[in-house]
Amino acid sequence: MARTQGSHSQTTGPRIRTAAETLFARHGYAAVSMRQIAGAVGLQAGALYNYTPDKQSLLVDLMQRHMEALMTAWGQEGRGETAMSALEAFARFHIRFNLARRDAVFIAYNELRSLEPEGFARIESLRNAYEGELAGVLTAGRAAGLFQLDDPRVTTRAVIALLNGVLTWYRDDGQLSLADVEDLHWQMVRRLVGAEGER
Amino acid sequence: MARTQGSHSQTTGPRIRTAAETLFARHGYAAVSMRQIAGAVGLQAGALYNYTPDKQSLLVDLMQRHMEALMTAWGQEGRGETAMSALEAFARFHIRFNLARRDAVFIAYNELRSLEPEGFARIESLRNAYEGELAGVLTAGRAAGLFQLDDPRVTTRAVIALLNGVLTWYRDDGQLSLADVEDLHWQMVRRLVGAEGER
DNA sequence: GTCTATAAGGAGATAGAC
DNA sequence: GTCTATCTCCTTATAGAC
Repeated sequence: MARTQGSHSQTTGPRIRTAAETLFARHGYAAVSMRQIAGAVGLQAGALYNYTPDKQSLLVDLMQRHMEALMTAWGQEGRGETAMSALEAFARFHIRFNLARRDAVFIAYNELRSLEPEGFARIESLRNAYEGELAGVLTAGRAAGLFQLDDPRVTTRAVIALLNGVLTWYRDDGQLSLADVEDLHWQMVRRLVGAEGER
Repeated sequence: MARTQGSHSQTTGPRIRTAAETLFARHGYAAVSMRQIAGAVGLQAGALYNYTPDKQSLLVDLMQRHMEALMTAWGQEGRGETAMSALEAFARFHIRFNLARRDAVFIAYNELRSLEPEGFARIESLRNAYEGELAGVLTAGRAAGLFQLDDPRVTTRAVIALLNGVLTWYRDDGQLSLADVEDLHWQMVRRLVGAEGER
């Protein structure tokens, strides 16, 4: 256990990102100073610039990592065979994945306005790709006669808004378990898209 | 038309609020300076303090006015006689009212974290009162056998999240009219709460 | 890689002239 | 009511010692 001081470059980077994520989510990007982030990690502000060229890059980095992790995880999710099972998989996946990373999700939705144009474009295209996954499921389900929905694009956004609602109130120590919340929301999504009888 | 310069106290206050609302919604409370707000109104920063004791009070004032206007407007809305018509009234009212005041809504949802404890408590109780209106409709509808919903509190939040989703993407110059959006969302809400046959 | 020190500028808020 | 000027403090980011 030598070397408890000095270089920690393998762990300092992640620790900075974690601290920044927590602080940005709680207080907002603009309200958090580099000194605060450094303090949370036990550094002086200047040392942060060994890990990020500037504050804005730190934000973009957090958002991009989150969106890419989301896409990757969804890519590895078993989809089932019908649009119905794919929709259930999406609903449950979205709740589970996002509840486990609430700070990142919160930032991804609330700090888009803090991004400069290049970063904004990058993050938005990742989000559109993710929404496109759900849109594909809904369109296929409608074509197969499984869903009765009026407008696939509006419904896509409605489903995501509905599922994201969970993030604003769910508490790990509350009355409802994660499984309860998944079940309740899957039922609501199922009804919302007009998938009545089945399953 | 004398007096184009000098005292404008009857209009300056509202103009400051409007400018602050626009800027807070676009850039976030923490990212907007008093100088920016003053500039948008054509004042120097010091003059703002004739209208607000400090920046925080300006934010609280905006949020409180918005929530009170929301409650008042809903109070004047015709409710209909059944839980079904009350739910439809709520859905359409919520979309219409909030789309007309997107900046205020955006602030009300995203700047809660910027409030100091007293302001937070005041705004949150107003929000709870509003959510309670919808919860009452859902509970009554379930008791009357009109709705098949599993958990009234979860469903309340889900409906509000679903309706709020509109605010993130609707454009006045888009393909869908306000009436289209109201109709689509009312249909989705209707299905979501398990109100199948009727209407 | 991290520190201290510092540059250069912007923040919220106040005082006092007009 | 608004202005100018200013106080005090904090901001991002950099330079150079260790």
